[in-house]
Amino acid sequence: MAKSKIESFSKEEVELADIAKALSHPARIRILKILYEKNTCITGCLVDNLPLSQSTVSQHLMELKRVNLIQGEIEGPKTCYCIKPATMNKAREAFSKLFSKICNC
Amino acid sequence: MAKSKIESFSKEEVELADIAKALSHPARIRILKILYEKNTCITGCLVDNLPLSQSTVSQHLMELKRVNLIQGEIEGPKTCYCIKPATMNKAREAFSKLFSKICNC
DNA sequence: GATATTTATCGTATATTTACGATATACGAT
DNA sequence: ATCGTATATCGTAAATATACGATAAATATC
Repeated sequence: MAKSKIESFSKEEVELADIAKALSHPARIRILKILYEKNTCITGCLVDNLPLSQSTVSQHLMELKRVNLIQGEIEGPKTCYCIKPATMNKAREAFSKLFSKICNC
Repeated sequence: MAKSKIESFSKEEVELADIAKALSHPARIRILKILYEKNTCITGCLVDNLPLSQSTVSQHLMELKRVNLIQGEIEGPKTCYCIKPATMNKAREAFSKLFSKICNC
């Protein structure tokens, strides 16, 4: 979208939409679940648990890293990924706030 | 080496990712907020409240309708949209469940 | 019947996403 | 130094998303 248009939405709306985008692929949801269960995980471990190629998994990791839901630490030739609890909590609260605004169930 | 990559994604993961996709644009988040505030709204009213053309707003409405978060009822030449509370509640619970699985904050 | 209004759909252009294989780089081990 | 492992990045192709104007269909109104 044109920049002038995107600016007419609130920062809150744009940021929440961005987090939703990061969650909009089953592979990325699965990655987050695995990282939470295992606490930390190297790329290869994630590749083994996903029906996707190594390069594609790496792309999904980049997308999650882009919105700060995960972080990766280089350990020798490997990269060890884990969830960033602070950002995850922010995301949780943002969705909670959204649903409180659009849902009266 | 090992683990078969044939393993696929669960229905739950695919459906949640799909809802997240529907929420992944600020215009669609704004639409949901407006519909909740106003209870119901015709297309033209939404167009007036968004920095987008009528055809683009209509496309966003179709995306929200696709995942059943809203419904539209034709009233003469107008279409009156409203939130579908049942689906919205499902979505809320699905996100809540996800975050309980990937977040310990 | 003619005209204006409303809105979904068509056509289209551009951007982004998704996927994969190949490659480059970095490191550990031999 | 060489070899194997791990992984990000490059190149690329196909699909999807986003945006708009134009148009068609339906319905009110005159």
